[in-house]
Amino acid sequence: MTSSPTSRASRSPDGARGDLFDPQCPTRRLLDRIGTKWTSMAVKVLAEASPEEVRFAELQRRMAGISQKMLSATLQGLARDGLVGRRVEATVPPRVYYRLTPLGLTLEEPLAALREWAEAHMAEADRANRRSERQQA
Amino acid sequence: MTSSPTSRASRSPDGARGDLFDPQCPTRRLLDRIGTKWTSMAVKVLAEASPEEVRFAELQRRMAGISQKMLSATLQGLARDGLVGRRVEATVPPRVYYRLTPLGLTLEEPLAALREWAEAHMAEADRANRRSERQQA
DNA sequence: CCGAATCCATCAGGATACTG
DNA sequence: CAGTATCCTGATGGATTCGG
Repeated sequence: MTSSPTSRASRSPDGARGDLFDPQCPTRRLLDRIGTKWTSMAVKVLAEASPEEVRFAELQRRMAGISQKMLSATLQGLARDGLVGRRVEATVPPRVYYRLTPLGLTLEEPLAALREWAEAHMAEADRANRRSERQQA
Repeated sequence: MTSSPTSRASRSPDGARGDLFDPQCPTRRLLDRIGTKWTSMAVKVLAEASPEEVRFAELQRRMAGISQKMLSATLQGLARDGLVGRRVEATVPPRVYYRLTPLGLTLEEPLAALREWAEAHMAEADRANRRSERQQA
């Protein structure tokens, strides 16, 4: 989502205008994460399993359509942010278990609120959309 | 965010596998919208002004860093979804006023919850991030 | 089994210039 | 004033293949 933290921002002909759209805004950065295609789904699936751990392959099954690459990347991102924990069983073949951290669990709440809104109101947004399509045809 | 409704999805050598990652999921579509760079900021600014209307130029001032193109696109998207209303004063030069619809206002609530989470917890996520960076350096 | 690496198509979104 | 049009870039993320 173009997080690009170091966009070139403040660059106008007359020099330092001061950094535009504050590069620190926590909401912006959060949206950059959960807006990423699979992140919020991963949080949801892990939250549903919580406090159980879930293995990589099992996650992939529960998130229909995700590739290994994206599942891996998504989980790494969440792990880096301290939202999920990883546990590796050094057997062969190895088994890797994931679960939400306490921090990750707290995110589930506002995320669930968003899902509820979506389920309650997106149909209406879609109707508005179709109305727009028709009357500009 | 790759909404791409008609991605080529279900295409495996053996034909119809059935559409992958359900194309209907309302939460997915909502995230595709609010994940877009300026949408949630626009909702916030309009919500703060509500029930007052806000003009285009004023919105641009309150959303530091946004270009005319993106402001226009963002507002159009929100208008299409029925989340904001447009009122044109046919003077010259023309004046266009925007405001959240009742539907748009209901979205502010879960969005505010998300912002609160971000302000409360993103610092912790960032700390986790820096830890990760250091220990793999 | 889990994931890293490579390759590649698509697209969000910024800069700039032009209109009614 | 409030857009629209055009051009261009980097990032997202899918497919596929290789490795431990």
